Amino acid sequence: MHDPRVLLDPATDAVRRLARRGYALDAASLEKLLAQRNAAIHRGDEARAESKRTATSVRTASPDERPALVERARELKTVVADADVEGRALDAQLQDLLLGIPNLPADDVPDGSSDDDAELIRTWPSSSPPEPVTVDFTARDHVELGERLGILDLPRATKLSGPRFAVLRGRGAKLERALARYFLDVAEENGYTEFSVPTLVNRETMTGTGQLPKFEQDLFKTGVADHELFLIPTAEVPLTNLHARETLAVDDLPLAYTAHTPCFRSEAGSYGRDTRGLIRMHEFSKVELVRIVEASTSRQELELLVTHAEAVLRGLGLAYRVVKLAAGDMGFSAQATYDVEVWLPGQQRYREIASASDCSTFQARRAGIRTRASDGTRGFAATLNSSGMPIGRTLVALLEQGQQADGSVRIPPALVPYTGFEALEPA
RNA sequence: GGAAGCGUGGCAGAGCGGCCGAAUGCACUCGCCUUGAAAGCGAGAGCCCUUAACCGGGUCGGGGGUUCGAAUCCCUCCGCUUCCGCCA
Repeated sequence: MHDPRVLLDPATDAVRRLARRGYALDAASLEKLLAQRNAAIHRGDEARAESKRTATSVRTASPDERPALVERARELKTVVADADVEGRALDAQLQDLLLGIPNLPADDVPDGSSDDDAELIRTWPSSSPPEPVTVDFTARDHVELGERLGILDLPRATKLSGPRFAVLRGRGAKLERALARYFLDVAEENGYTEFSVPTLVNRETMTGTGQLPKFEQDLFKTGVADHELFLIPTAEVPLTNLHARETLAVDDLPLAYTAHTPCFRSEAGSYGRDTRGLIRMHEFSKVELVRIVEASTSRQELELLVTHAEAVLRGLGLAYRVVKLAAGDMGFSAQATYDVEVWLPGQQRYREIASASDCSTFQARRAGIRTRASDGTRGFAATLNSSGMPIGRTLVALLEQGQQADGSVRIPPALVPYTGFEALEPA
């Protein structure tokens, strides 16, 4: 959420910057609303001040003066009440407006609104398409591989829950567990503290990281009686909100947190896209990385964060590239985002596997994650998050990049200590 | 789910409906003292809103009510504790 005064400051250039991501800011109505709200608050405060003075004087007033004072106090009560009601209503309007405004794209973020507009940052290994994984036979995709290997059962998942769910079997299930453990271990080596967190969270928590109020249709929601809870779409939500409404000492920053959780996404509006395989699921498992940092360091922290995401792919020997997303293609809360895209031989193209975002102080303002410097200066933290990898999409890459002509799949050496096997063989 | 109790500043812990933003202790900051430190003495200090700033307002779990006036009385919600039931 934005500070309305900063947003309206001409130096911020908010209208132009928001237009870059396709959001039309009505600065005039915002300014008017803000002024009206402040006027109402001021009016209430003035009346309240007089009311307090009057009430105090009642006690010491002479019996003659007292009735007039009590009468005046009664009048003021309604003035205060009216101003409060108006101020609260206007403030609610202001909050609604502000909660719906996305973060300002950083100036170095490229123009555009699609993934075609992203800026290529680097490719690993440096050749592209990646030489080492360009197979000299017709590459199978992960669905065919997974079924032939007996580790993936999509029809039965559909029977249980519907489309966009997966069942992993045998070494497939074991591979999922191995990947999660490997990711968590790498995260720990990079300084992240592991958490186990709830995957059902309340409305306030979802609002803190920006999923609500605007994107409720993307979330699964539970409701028992009037007890409303949302299933997290990513562990970014609980991890970032751990420090909601807290003040953190700047000396304790940066905080680096990780968690392995299931993630739930309604995928509303993606009908017909990625219907095959494990790419786009209603439920998937992911290790997430979150950093809570001093605000002025957020961009350099993003550079660090994306290398942490890359680290696991390099460790697994999976070819990928990093792109900087265009202004109009970023998530609601981000001011800058790097996507990590892994090479999928089965599709002969790079597909998003991880997304590392710098949310500046945008989420921290919503969630109330404040900082205090040693000299007492107060401010808001910056929050960043990255996948540190999703298990399913990594499995896809592992199968497709690791496949051999005979349909078997090599397990990367780094993962063997976790799996206990070096290859997947057709059943 | 049933019963009882409790929610006050960073922590602990007082608080007759008005003199309470709130005693006291610890912790904290700045002085004095000291070669230095500790102790001692003195002063100060929370957070939020509004404001260019000053002023002003709010804040004793949240919300509502009674009253000229609420930390203090009433209602309600939330959270915590203990006991019972149920349960991974």
